[in-house]
Amino acid sequence: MATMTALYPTASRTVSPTVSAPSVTATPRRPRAKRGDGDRLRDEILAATETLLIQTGDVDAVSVRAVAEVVGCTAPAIYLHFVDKAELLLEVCGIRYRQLNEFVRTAIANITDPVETLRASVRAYIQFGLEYPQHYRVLFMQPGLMDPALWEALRLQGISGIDALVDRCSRAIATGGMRETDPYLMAVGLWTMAHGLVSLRIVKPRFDWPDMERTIQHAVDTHINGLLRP
Amino acid sequence: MATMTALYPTASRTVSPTVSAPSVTATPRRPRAKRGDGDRLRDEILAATETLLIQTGDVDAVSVRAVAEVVGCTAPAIYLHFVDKAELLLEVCGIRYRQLNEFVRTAIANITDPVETLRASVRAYIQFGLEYPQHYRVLFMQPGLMDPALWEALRLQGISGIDALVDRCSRAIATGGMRETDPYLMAVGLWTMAHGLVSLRIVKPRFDWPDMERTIQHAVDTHINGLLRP
DNA sequence: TGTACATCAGTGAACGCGCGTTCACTGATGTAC
DNA sequence: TGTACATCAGTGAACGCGCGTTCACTGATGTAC
Repeated sequence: MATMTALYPTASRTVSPTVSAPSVTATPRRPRAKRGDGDRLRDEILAATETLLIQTGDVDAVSVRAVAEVVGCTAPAIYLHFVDKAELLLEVCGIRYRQLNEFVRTAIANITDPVETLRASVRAYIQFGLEYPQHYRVLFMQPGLMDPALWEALRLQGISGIDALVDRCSRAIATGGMRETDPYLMAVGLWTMAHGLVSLRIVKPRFDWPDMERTIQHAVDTHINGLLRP
Repeated sequence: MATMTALYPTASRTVSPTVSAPSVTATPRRPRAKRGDGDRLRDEILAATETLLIQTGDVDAVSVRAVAEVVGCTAPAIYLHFVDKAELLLEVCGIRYRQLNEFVRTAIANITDPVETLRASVRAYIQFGLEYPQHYRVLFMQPGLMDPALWEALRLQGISGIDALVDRCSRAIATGGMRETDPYLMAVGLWTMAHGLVSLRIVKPRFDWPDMERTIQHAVDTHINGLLRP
């Protein structure tokens, strides 16, 4: 696997010195939490996992040991706060998923026109994906994670992005200006289009991309144009 | 990692009995190749890697040892034919990449109308991706592999898909019926759209997808409609 | 026609590594008497 | 106000595992004399 990673130097598997161990001789230990502050380490673990995810850009590179090193505790200490590694990663990504939905909601808050709402929400989705590529990757570019347990849990919390998008599509259809009349099919189409741009950009950074703002605009506008009645 | 895999049972890490070891007691050994037949094992290794890639659906699950077991030889024997694991995987995926381009070429062979050529080529790309999801994943959904060495090598061989697509876009623009006049931007838009559908379908199989033929048609037609002058 | 010998196509055992996780423990902290 | 004690928040060492890769070897196969 070392060879595979070396093939294409996206990220180092070792933790950067600035984060892990400023001292050369020994890893600095964080002070033990006070009696009631048991949850403080939990938060620090979540933050460290987040940091590692961003730094390495690869879930597989985030090991329990690496997280522990960043936090400044030992690996077993993590198991005092999470039943296993999967729960830890799920928690980290769930946080970011909620943030994605919130980001889109905020972006369209002041828009009234249904078609423009659609356009803005897709643009916001793409923007968020490109801003947090590592989280986007965990959420939407890897099998397993977020599927299907957490996904369902988030849907029940009423913050599922696709449900909200279907809703927005329905409103756009109601204006009478759209070719397609099935809001679900329309939502899936918009989602896959946005996902294609984000994910391909993330996975092929060395591809000769045109200016990104122009690329996003062309992709989104072309799709929206195609949805509108001629 | 075992826990992570168990979270979402896409594929078993162990080789299915029908392929690996029909006998209960011992792994059957393939007969040693004759003097001049040294390359026979090479082909068998490539085929076995392909098989494992499809069975497990995960490059990381394809270990040198697993390949050896399927072939019926020992792990070190693989190093007689490939310098390392990366070269082996690169070879396997390169074969499939050439096949993808060939598949698209064949699909549009008898079409004369430039816009319909565009439509058909994108549809063929999506179709291929959904038919060989594991290879598509290796080629376009994982960082590192195919980047940038092999990609460049294939481009030089004149079989790069994006180059051909840009060419087809130019022809479509030449008809005078398109809104966009930059063939490269247009090609990237079409590619990302197709990629979005294929990759999201692969990575989220449990999502409540509409009928796939209908989904493909809607996505492709919407995009093409959006490209055409109103 | 027989035999010594180079070579080809592998094998078997082992290397060091990092992984997730478990288990027995420790030492500071707060609390009850 | 002092002290025994339960508990909380961890530690340190070790487990078994699978990985990519290396190295010394072996035994069948073809060839030269």
